[in-house]
Amino acid sequence: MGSEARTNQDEPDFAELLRGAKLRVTASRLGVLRSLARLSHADAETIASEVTSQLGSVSTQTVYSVLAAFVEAGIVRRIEPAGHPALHELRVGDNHHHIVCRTCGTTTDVDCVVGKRPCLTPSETHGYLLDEAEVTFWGICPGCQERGGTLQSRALLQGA
Amino acid sequence: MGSEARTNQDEPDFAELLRGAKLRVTASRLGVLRSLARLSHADAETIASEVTSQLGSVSTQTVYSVLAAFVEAGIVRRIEPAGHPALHELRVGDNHHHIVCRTCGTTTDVDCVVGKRPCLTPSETHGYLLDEAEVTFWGICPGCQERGGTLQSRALLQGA
DNA sequence: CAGTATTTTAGACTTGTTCCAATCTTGGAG
DNA sequence: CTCCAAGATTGGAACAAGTCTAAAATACTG
Ligand SMILES: [Mn+2]
Ligand SMILES: [Mn+2]
Ligand SMILES: [Zn+2]
Ligand SMILES: [Zn+2]
Repeated sequence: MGSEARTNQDEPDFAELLRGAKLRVTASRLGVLRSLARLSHADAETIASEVTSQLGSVSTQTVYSVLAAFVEAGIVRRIEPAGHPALHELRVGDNHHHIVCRTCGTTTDVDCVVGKRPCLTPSETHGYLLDEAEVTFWGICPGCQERGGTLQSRALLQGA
Repeated sequence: MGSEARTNQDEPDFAELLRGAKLRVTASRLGVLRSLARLSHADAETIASEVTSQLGSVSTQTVYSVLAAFVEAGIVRRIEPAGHPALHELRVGDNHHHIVCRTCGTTTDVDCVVGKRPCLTPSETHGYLLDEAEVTFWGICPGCQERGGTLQSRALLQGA
């Protein structure tokens, strides 16, 4: 033991993931990957502050460019639920779907029964060459249901 | 004939539609409705310029507030395909879906076999109370397929 | 047809994101 | 190791889409 290269048990080998994707290994990139492993469905700003708390600092622009590189390389998935900033996650390649809370925006994964895209085909493609069927379920999350039964909270809902 | 109230054959009675939705009848609102009848899936700016060409002028802000009122009243549907400004359409209440072109953004309706929301339910709701399953199909439209077969166009695709 | 509630408007502002050119870092060649 | 070119990071400006404001204009009610 002692002086051998320490492979941190806690986390998958992100450096290797990067190399595999032909991306240079940098502190910012490892930081973003570590953040994504903790936070599921995170927006750029949240990631930036998480990385900052790990490394001392990152610029927002770096986070944006790192995320763009990751999405391009296929190691991160980006979703853009209507009315929310883009969210990012490490879970790629399984074509899963999402449930988004109308009240608080919390986003939860739902497995896709099919598992590979496009998991659904419309009756009529209108000549399009389809590669993906993106499904977003909208509703109220358990937490918001509790707070949400009363008229009081309906007012709150409207106000916010 | 002659002096009786002229009900324009060409277009449905938008004034009536507005009154039915308890909304005041104004020139801007009629203009937006007329525009939406022509343009399917239009963004605020496109609508603004269409209304301007009809009435001489409208402010962008008016278009935004008119659209917000319409969506709130349920006479207009808004969709927000990832990476595009919000689109608006008159076709409401049938829970239809959309195909969006990855290259040019053209958006086409697809009928929903079920017709009322939520037309789909995930295997596991995670406690959410669901009211809608939004389905967006992504692919390449016929036009872009033509332009798109060659390497030349793959470069173009990457550039734009 | 007057009065009030609602709508329209210009303009400032916010949020999320991209572009830029200068500076720093990484991984590979020597 | 050490050096260097390709690639990554940065602050700052710029951008796109949309929201907020408070004042002026207009639509419906009585
Ligand atoms: Mn997910
Ligand atoms: Mn439609
Ligand atoms: Zn919620
Ligand atoms: Zn197209």
